Amino acid sequence: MSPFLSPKGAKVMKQPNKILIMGVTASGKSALAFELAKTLNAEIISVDSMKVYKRMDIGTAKAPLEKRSVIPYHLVDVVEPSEAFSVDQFLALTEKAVTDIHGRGKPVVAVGGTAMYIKALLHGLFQGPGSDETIRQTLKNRASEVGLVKLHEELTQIDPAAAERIHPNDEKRIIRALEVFELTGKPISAFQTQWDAAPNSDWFVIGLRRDKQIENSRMNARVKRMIEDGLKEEVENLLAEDKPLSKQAAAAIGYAEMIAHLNGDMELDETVERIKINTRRFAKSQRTWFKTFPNVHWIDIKETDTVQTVLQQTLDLLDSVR
RNA sequence: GGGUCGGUGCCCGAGUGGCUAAAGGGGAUGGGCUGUAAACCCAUUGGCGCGAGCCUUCGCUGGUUCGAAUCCAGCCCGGCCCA
Repeated sequence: MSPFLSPKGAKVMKQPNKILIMGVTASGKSALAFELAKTLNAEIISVDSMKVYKRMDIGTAKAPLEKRSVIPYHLVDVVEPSEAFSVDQFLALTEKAVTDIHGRGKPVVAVGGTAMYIKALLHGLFQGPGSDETIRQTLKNRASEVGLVKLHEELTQIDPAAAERIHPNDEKRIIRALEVFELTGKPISAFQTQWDAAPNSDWFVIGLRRDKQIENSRMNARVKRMIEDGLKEEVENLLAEDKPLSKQAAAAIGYAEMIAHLNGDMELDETVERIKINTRRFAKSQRTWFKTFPNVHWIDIKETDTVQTVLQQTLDLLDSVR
């Protein structure tokens, strides 16, 4: 069924060469991506804000080295756990990786569940300044001194449109809006326009979903496995490193809770429970995002499905658009 | 057997005569999200109704009262102490 099995090579050219697989955590997207990449002779780009961190393997459910030696994986293990990482870096690295992979004449299979990265991939990011820690810190200090409401009022003065959109309690967004204004003299709302229209991207988006109960039990099983595989030891090792974990890395699900446990704040049982709960919440917000993405080709995975049958459905989908 | 503290909404927990469908937290659900996003923010959470509102709820049964989750009596269940 796959065009690559077809004797007529011409069809291969019409195959989408940028495929994005998304789904909630533990939905099985990584397994599918691997099989699909093998079948299409593609390379994989991870769309995941935590797999970028080196030595954070178990808790981020990173593909094992064996798989990564079969298929090239991009955007995995690209920064130190002590470093910050954010969407703009993700986008830049991804654009470069796509160019490189296509340069080798291979298709790209992107997989991941970091919704904002997906959004940025499909829509792009506004052309404006990045973050400025000094400004942020100053604004943060001011917020605790004069109150966040005051900052929100200031935002209303300089950028009524943004102030309207941003809730008075939403410190991060208020600060970012003020930061952009300080850096450019222009309101952030003047920049943020590229999400208004439909995405003008050539990604072929495939979404994986299952019955919510089943998704939940898969998450629980995964958390259990992470513990068995030594998540605690992994976190201990990370904490023993010379440089402390960056804010982002330390906030990762599985890590934040385990750090609290190692600090003596929680029993292990409770820690595991917290990880499960936070994983579920994470999935919930992923679903909320996914609902807003247009042009997603959803595959509803049944209990009787296997990686192979899901792969076949994926190939059929790809065929159908040729 | 005696004493004592307690039994509140899915869970924990405050409330100790009317302002109480009942604080707060957790969980769950829905939503938002453009450079920290696995972060962060908002809303809903007894039932019915668009709504004014109606009905049911604070272990059970009965009582006091214009009015009870709140006071009284009996009973059931749990913790602790004494036998």
